Order: sequence, then C-alpha cells, then structure tokens
Amino acid sequence: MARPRQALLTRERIVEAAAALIDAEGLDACSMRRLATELGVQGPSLYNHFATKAEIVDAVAELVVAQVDITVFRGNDWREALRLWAKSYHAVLAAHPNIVPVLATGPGRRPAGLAMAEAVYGALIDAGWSRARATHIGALMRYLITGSALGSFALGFDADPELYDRYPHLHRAHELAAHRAAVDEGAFELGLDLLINSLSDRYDQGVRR
Amino acid sequence: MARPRQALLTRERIVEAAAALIDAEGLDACSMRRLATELGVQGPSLYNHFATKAEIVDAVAELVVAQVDITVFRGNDWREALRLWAKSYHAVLAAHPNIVPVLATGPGRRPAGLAMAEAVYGALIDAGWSRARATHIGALMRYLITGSALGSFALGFDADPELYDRYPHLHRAHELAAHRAAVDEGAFELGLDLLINSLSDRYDQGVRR
DNA sequence: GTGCTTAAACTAGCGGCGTAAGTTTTTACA
DNA sequence: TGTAAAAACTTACGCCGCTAGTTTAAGCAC
Repeated sequence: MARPRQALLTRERIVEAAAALIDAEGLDACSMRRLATELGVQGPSLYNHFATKAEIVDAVAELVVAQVDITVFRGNDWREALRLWAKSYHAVLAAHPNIVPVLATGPGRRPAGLAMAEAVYGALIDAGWSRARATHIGALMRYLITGSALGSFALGFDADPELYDRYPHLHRAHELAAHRAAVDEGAFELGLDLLINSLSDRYDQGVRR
Repeated sequence: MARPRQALLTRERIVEAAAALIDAEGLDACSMRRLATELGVQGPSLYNHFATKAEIVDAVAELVVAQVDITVFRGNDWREALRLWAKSYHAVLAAHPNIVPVLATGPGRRPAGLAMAEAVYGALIDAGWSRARATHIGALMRYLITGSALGSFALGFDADPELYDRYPHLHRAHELAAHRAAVDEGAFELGLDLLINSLSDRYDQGVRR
C-alpha cells in the first residue's frame, strides 16, 4: 500500500489508541509496532505523525493531566481548592495508573501540566504564601499524589504468607492485598488531611513563609 | 574460553557492578550485555548466576535499602525515630536516585525492605497506634519519601524561559533548576515536619486510630 | 587415578525494540 | 499539467532479554 486516498492515521487517533493500550496493558506493551498493529498499520508509519515514541507517550500524559479539575481554584478558599484539586488529581491517576511514571518527572513542556502548576502556584501566592513556600507546598502535593499513585502500598507486599514468618509484626501483611482500596485510600486521605490541616494552622497563625 | 580455573563472576561482583552502572548511567544503561562487558565477560554468562535481569536489579535494590538506618527505632520515641528513619531513607535515595523506580513498587520479597517495614510498623504499633492507622502512616511515609526521590520537582520544569510566557505566575519557573537543592530539600523537610507534627498532635490528644 | 557430574565460561540465534532510509502512490497547489 | 509534499509501505541496523547447545575445568565417588 502506498499513500491511501483517505489517511488511515491522525495524531488524535494515534494518541487515543496509545492511551487505551497503556491503560489496558501498561507502558511496556505500548511499542511502536504493537500500537501500529492496533491501528491496522505498519510500525514505521507512525513516524509520519510523531517524531519519536516519547512524543506519543507525552501526548498521552497530556491527555490524562487535562482531565484534572483545576477550575476549583476559582471561587474557593486556598485550603478547600487544594483539597479538591488533590482529590481530582488522585482520582485521575487512579483511573490511569500506568502513565504515572511519565507524569512523576514533572510537567516538562506539556501545556496541561503547566496550566495546572500555574493554577496551584497562583492560588497559593494569591493567598499570601511566600514564593518559596508556595513552591514547597506545590512540590509536597506532587510528592503525595504521585507517590501514592505510583504503586499501591498494599500490593507492594507479596501475598505469600510464609514470607513473613521472620517478621513478627508483619504476620498479617499477606492480607494487605485484600484490603487494597481501604489501605491505599486511607493513607492518601490521612496524608491530605494532615498536610492541609497543618498548613492551615500555620497560615492562621500568620506563618506564611 | 570455556570454564576458567578461577571463576570470573560471583553474584556479589555482578550486583556491585550493576549498582555502580545504575548509579552512574541509569537503569536503562544497565543491560545484560553492557553489564557483562563491564565485568569482562559475554552477556549470557550472567545467567549462570542469576535467572533473570529482574533478579539482578532486585539485588541492587536490596543493597540500597540495606543502607537505610533502622536502628533508630530502638531507644527513640516513635516521633523522633520516624523522623530520623525518614531522613536516612531520603538520604540513601538521594545518593542512588536511579534505582528509586524499583523501590517505589514496595518491598516485594526483599529482606531489607521487609525488615524496614517490620521496624516502622512495629514501632508504630508499640507506640499504641491502631493496626489500620500504623499501616496508613507507613504508606504515607513511603509516598513522601519515594515521591520526593522519584524525580526532582525543580528539574521537572524545563529551563526554557519562553515556555512560561503564557503562565503569569510561572514567569520565574525557569530559575527553579538553579535552586534545585533548596527547593527539593525544603519541600521534603516541610512535608516531614507537617506530617510528624500533626501526627504527634493527634497522638497527644489520644486519637490513635 | 579414573570416570562422572556439575559449574561456568563460550558462541549462535530468536523474536522484539526504536528508528532511519528509501520507495510508491496520492493529494494539493502553482 | 507538472511538481512538491504527504502518508502509507518495505527493508534494515543495532540494540534488547533470553534460550540452546558447546567446551573445558572442578569436585567428588569409586
């Protein structure tokens, strides 16, 4: 086949297929040849639309980050906005866990990532936090959100009971996997509460840097 | 060459070379062939000592985690112990950032990882925290520590100043890279303070679950 | 001491990866 | 209508993890 009368590929179709493949089977499964097969095309054809594989993966990351609700920074107190944003971000990452390693390295040059950073940082600055502290708070939130999304804490423990024979306090660790949601969500909620409440206390005491 | 009079490889030598290679050039650079070259040997020879590449990488992770100081849980108040442990863990990961993605998925079956989990969880239980809360606190600490180690927040922003023209609050974001240490360390310290202080407050108020 | 088994190196090769180069045909425009 | 660009193709390069089979030395039983 040479050039078809109707183009088989568009950047949009490629990104959507890549996102679906990454969601369904993980980053490793999303190879150029496999992705092309998924689109009914040969591997190198993708290079007519993207210069590198990294560009495709980046576009998937952009698509995911764009789903985070940053409108909450308009019309809400900074504390409430931060909490709502963090929950939205957390929920989006929970829905697309396989792309998290890409997001964890920062916004890079992705518009949605930069818009999110702008919204978070701007809200903190407008609230009166110093530039340095606003940066720290932004970083801290990213640590908590991507840290929790990167890998389930509960599933990080092998389900083999014998593994824990030598560790008296861990003798029930093999049950963690069964309570995955409660463990992981509970930890995230606790972290969010602790961080925002204690930041709020400092703020109310006038400590803003 | 067939079997040499003196073995060229040992598991220990392989793991040390892998650790050095990962530290120096990253996880991707640590291929079986490259690692073998580093050891003066052909690629497949490594399979006489490890069944898979994952086993080698896991052994490197074990080596790194074993450097974390968990003796602090003996003889210290749980708050102080948690803080000292977190700082030690953070410092170890800062010294070996390239292996962090492997650690971020949890202890798996690695003895040093399990021993660390035992020490942290045990200290929290002994202090009187409920099992559920102790688990949450442990998870939370991992989120903060691996989240901050996974990728510099400061370096997550491209250094190209033009990139931020459309984002009024980010107009100085290109300077972040120059203050990498202050930004990243400041955020981690802030997070640790906030988490431990607010946990401490709850604890002192008798809220332990 | 002489076999036998196992260990530890080797070489060759499989299927997959990202990507470069060059080909073919169609489309769009001067 | 001629020409340039676009979008598919095929082929191929040098990596990758890993398997299979070969060679030689080491360790041990008799």
